[in-house]
Amino acid sequence: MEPIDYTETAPLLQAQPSRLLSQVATTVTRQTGQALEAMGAHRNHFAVLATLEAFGPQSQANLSRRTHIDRSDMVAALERLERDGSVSRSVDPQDRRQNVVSLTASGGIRLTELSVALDAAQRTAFAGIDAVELDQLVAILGKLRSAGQR
Amino acid sequence: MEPIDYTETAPLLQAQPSRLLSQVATTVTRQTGQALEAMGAHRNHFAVLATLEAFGPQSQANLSRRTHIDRSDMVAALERLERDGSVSRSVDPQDRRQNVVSLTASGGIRLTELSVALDAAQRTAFAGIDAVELDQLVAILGKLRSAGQR
DNA sequence: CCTATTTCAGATGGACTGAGATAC
DNA sequence: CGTATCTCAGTCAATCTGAAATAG
Repeated sequence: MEPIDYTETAPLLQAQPSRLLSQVATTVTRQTGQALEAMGAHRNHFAVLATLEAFGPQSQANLSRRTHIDRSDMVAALERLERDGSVSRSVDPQDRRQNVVSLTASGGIRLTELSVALDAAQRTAFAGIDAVELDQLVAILGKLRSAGQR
Repeated sequence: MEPIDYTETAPLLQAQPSRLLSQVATTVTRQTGQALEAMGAHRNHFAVLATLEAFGPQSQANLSRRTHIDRSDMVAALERLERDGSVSRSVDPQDRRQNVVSLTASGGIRLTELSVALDAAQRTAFAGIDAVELDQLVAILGKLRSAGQR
C-alpha cells in the first residue's frame, strides 16, 4: 500500500512545456530580482548598464531595442540611474529628438557590483543543473527567442 | 564598413540566462494564453481539468498542490469551471472543511478540446527547436523546478 | 504629412498575502 | 488551542497601450 503523493503532476500537464517554462521563470526571476533589490537595484538597471558598457553611448530607443525593455519602462529606469549618478543624459545635437545616454565612471563600478551579485544569485538559481545543461538551456532559449519574437 | 545592428545583445546580458528565460517564458505564455482565450478558457482551467482526469475527484487544496496554482486563484478557476458545467463541487462528508471537485462528462470533452488547441499553440511556440531539444528543455526545466522550489 | 523619440498616465493580467469563517 | 480548508479583498510588480509634445 503506497502513500499517495499529493504534489504529483498530471501526465497531460507534463506534456505542457509552456507551463513548466513559466513556473521556472517565475522562480528564477524572483531569486535574481531579490538579489538586485538587496543592492537597491533592479533587473532593468543591470541590463541598461551592461548594454551601455558593450555598445557605448546611445539613445533610449536603441537601449530599448537591445534590452527588450519597453520604451515606457526605460524612462523610469534611466530616471533612477541618472539620479544615482550611474548614467548621464543629454540631447543629441545631431537629432534633437533623442537623448544620448552615457555610462559614467561610477556607473561602471556599479555595473561590476551588480554583476557580482547577479552571478551569485544565478549560481543559486541554476544549482540544480550542471554546466553542460546550462549551456544547452541557453542555446535552446536563444533559438526560441529568435524564432518566436512577438 | 559594416552596418550597425541596433538589436544586438550585450555579452554580459547573454551570460544572464535568467533574463533570457523570463523573456522566452513571456512570449510562449502569451501565445498559449491567446489560444486558450480564443476557446473562452484559461491556462488554469486546462491544468485543473487535466489534474482531475489524472487523479480523480479531490479537494481544492490538493488541486492547488498538484498544479502549483495558488489556493486563491483556484477559487476563481473552479467557480468558472463549475458554471460552465465542466466540474462539480460538493462538501466532503469525511471532512467537511473540504470540497470534493469532480470532472463531469462535459468537462472531459472540454479537456480534449483544450488539449488539442494547446498542442497546436505549443507546436507553434516551440517551432524554433527540434524534438530532441524540446525533450532536453523539458528535462532541464523539470530539474530546476524540483531543485528551486520557492 | 508622416514618422521617430521621449514622456506620462493608466489598463491589464499574474502571482501572491492577510484575514475571516468554518471545521478538524 | 492549534491547524487546515475555502473564500474574499486587495497588494504588488511586470508588461504593455495610447496619446501628447517635440523634432526630423
